[in-house]
Amino acid sequence: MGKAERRQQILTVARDVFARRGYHAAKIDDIVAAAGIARGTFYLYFEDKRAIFEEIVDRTMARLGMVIERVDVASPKSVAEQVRDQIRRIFHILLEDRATTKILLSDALGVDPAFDRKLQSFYDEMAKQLEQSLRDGQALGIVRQGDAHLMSWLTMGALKEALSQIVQRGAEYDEDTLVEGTFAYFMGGYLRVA
Amino acid sequence: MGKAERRQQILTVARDVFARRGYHAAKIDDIVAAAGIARGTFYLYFEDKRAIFEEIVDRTMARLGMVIERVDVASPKSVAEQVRDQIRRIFHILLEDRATTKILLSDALGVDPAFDRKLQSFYDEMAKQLEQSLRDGQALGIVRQGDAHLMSWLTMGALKEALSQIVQRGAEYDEDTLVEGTFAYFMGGYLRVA
DNA sequence: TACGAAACTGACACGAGCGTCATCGATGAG
DNA sequence: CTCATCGATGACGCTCGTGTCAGTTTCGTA
Repeated sequence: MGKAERRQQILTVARDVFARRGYHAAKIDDIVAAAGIARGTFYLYFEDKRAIFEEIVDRTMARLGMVIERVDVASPKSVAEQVRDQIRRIFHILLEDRATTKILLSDALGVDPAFDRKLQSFYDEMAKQLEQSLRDGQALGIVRQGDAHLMSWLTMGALKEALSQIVQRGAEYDEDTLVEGTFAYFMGGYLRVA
Repeated sequence: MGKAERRQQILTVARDVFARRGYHAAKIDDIVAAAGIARGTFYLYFEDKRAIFEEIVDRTMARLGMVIERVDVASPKSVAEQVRDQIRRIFHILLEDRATTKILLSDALGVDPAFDRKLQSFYDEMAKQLEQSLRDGQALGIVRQGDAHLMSWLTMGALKEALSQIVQRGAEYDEDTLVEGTFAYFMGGYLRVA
């Protein structure tokens, strides 16, 4: 097995171990046992546990970063369609590899202070983009007036929770239902009373 | 100092230590140092680290459980007013003691498998109540049709995230603004496009 | 087939943090 | 003043998981 494949193999089994046990409960021994290699071999490919975990999370953050696009009012696609697509892309990419998503959403917290900051920055970045989009929308009258900052966090939280639930309890949820349900929620909330 | 006060004192400083460092990074030595007691004394009052942590989280879960009420259609208060009050109560009780809220929302995950299940059950219980309220509302036409299960998780996620953000970065957010913003979000979403 | 390089191995030494317990000191009853 | 009780102490032993490294195997090349 070439160096690259071995490295990739370790990454893959480590991802599964982290997803199953969580960061702190996952031992290097669990990873090497699952990979069928000796303890020492692991350290030929990765600095330490923290390093391999970070690489796994980084990859997903990068992939996720790729699919986030600002809404473009000048686009031929309607704003609604763009928002719907955005939701679809996010769900799609995160449900593709559920193990890593589970790690990102529930194990990456509390690893260590530096990692917490990194994660926070990542979400901040997303929230900032969303907030700006909301402000743009407000200026154009296509987004309800109100605290855009709060709205962006509420939105992110809603998405994170839905994903967490699906991923944490291997629930099968049809992706289209999910996208439509979430879109409707963002569109119109749910209360119909004065 | 009497036994009860000592116990309470240890609980209080432990709460602060857990909130500052997170569960795994918090060492018994940090707690006893902060409390100004010897290592052995800690074990006179608590079984172990896990036990004191659990007690802290249990208390908050109990307090939170107290303020959750089913919406009553027959009540003289309007449904909207009841929902608004519910949101207000939740924010109020959780922003009263931010250290514990931070623990509940971000440190209680990944402590150990049993604890994760407990936390999950707690949120499940809340989500189930909310979901039932939504279904009742749908039957009465005061809640938009759609996947009530999904809606309940999206709603819980939105609340959790808003609280997380405030609590994690000691941000000062006016409680009324928060309640109104969140209520408006649940009422009407934010998009105003076809 | 022989040899050097590269990959792999796992026993080991080490440190961190935990829970214990023999002992200490303060308090108050007799 | 004496002794018993009880909370408090902190050094100690132990466990667990980590990262290392001297030695072994495999691989590619001549």
